[in-house]
Amino acid sequence: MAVTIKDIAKEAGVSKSTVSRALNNKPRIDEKTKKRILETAKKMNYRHNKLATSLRSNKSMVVGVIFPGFTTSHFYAEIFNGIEDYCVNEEYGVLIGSSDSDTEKEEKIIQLLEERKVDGMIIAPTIGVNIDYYKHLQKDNIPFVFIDKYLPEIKTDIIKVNNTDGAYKATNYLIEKGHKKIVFMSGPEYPCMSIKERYQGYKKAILNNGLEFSKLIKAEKYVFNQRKSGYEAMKKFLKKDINFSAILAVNDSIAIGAMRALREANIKIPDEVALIGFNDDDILKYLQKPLTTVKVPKYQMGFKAAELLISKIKGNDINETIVLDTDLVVRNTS
Amino acid sequence: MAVTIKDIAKEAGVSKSTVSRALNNKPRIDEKTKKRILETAKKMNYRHNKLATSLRSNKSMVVGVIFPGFTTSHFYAEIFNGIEDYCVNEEYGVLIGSSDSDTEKEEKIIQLLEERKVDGMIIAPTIGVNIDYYKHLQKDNIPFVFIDKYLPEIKTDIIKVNNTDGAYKATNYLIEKGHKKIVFMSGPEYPCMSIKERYQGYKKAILNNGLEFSKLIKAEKYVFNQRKSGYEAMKKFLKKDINFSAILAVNDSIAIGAMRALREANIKIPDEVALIGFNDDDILKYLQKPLTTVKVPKYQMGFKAAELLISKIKGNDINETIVLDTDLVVRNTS
DNA sequence: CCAATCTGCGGTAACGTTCCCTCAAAGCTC
DNA sequence: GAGCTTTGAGGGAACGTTACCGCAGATTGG
Repeated sequence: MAVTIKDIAKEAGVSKSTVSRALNNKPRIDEKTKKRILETAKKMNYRHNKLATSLRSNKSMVVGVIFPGFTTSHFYAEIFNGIEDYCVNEEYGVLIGSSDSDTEKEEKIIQLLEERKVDGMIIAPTIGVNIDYYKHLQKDNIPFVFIDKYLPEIKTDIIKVNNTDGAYKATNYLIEKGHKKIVFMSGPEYPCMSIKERYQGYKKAILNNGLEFSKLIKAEKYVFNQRKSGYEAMKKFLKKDINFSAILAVNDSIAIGAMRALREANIKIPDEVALIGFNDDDILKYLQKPLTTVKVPKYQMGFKAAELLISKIKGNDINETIVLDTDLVVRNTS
Repeated sequence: MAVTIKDIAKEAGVSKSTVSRALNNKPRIDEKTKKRILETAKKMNYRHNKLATSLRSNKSMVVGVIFPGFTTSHFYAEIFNGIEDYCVNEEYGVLIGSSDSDTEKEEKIIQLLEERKVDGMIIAPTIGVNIDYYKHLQKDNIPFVFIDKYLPEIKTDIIKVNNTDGAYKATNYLIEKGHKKIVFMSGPEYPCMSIKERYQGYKKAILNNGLEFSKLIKAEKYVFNQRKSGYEAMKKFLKKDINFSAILAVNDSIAIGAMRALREANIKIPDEVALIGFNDDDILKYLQKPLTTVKVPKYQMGFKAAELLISKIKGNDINETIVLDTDLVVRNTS
């Protein structure tokens, strides 16, 4: 059906080997024959079949990406941008799967990617996933990099952000502003390392200043739409009539949800309650009260992860944890 | 290196063919041998190599997706969700590329996907792209489906939304509310069919009611961040001191940008100016003034596109344009 | 000037599957 | 029980590449 190097070879009157040499810019070929071959290839509308190359050379030139999903916020979308930019530049394709933070889906996607022989993976893993899958990947020598989240049991490269420090800075800032009752808001969510770390940073600042770390609004179930869950958790929390003057939310989406609940309860931000988010979603600037937040270098995380992974694919036996810094961005809610 | 069916065959004392039959649930094999083979496969930690299968059977079980990008809004992210859900269920992988609405990038991605022998593609094409690439796909018998956007020159299946009707409904609603000076806001953006259609719907409603279709804020250049461009276009527009009482924005992101500019200019929404967006991004509900908009069934678009594409891959020679309906969602800005 | 190296190219075996053909043995029909 | 179909299995080609080996002829060096 499709035209192959064999067809070109016949047309140009040379052997397959020579055609391959011409197409792949290899040495040991006369410039003139090379030119002639490339021309006939173009004329015959030849398309390289990378499947065959992959099979032979044991390199698919595809990396797999597993994310919880793209819809809850721009967070992973921006990380993905960074990954894609680096990969496309290096001629890698990107095969993607959303886990929806569902361990079974994640396991299924790992298998799908492995069967398609991706050269490596970038993963934001879900806590609770069967770590045997990751151990298998290691045994099968398929490099992978964790991004944003990670599994403590699995030793591999990690690209993350200094969550503890970010939350510490934000909390300290609130304390300096005179707040005594600061609530950490985690919203209904599945467990993950980032949340834990952010909570630790918050707690550290609170304890350093001799304050009480106030009750956090805790997950009762696992929810996709974080804005909605933040909204509902805050509504519930307000009914309890607890005294507080500031909130540090674990991410922007939850903060936006909380903001809506506070607004509907006629609580003035920041006069009555200060609010700080996390991640610095682009949308924050467009809110009526632009949200104070902790900025996370999302694009860079993705870019660096891809860089690291492809370096590993190329044989560099690195094993490191890259921790990127955060910045407190003060806007109008604090 | 990795264990192959040959290894299993040796271990189980059968031939490669028999192993293949066992693994693929094919007939003409004894239940007992099948069971034995499956067990040894599991024991040996066998991983199917789909690359080899693809090469042999000429089916990669991968579909390619080309979108402008994921970051400007949730629009494509939600479409992608629909695509992925359908594809994963049908055992297809999803290879993705962002064009950033850059024709050269789009052409590069088409080639990348074609070389990886995807079985089909779902594309939101960029106007101005060299249509030869698409003609080649057709000549090479690689099915593809346009989604959201399309190229009039290329005859293929299209999944879209009734943009004209949506804009018509929104404009009519504004007219019924008594608005006489309604501005259509397209924001700085590259040309695309959806925008044209939405503008036509707007114009039709205006003309039907004997009004003047007021100047639209026009693109001066091509911009990634639509919120930002909407914001800046509106700031510029306000300086011109033109009389208007309502705006129909071509999408929610631009509307959100415009909203910010109006707010900063102390113009009350909806009292002084009514504002309607398009698409119904989830974020709208969380704005201080939840935005009136035209709801687009994004997830369904993606799901249907995948369904259609895979049906074509399986040999059904369909050629249709599916037009999904929109709904006007009235909130607090109109 | 003869051995050693280099250049340009061809032939063929992989890579891991599936598909097609063959073939013996068993089961069926009348 | 002779002819037919069905079942279970093996052998090898093929998918489109690349890797490796070989081999003339040209070039180099002491």
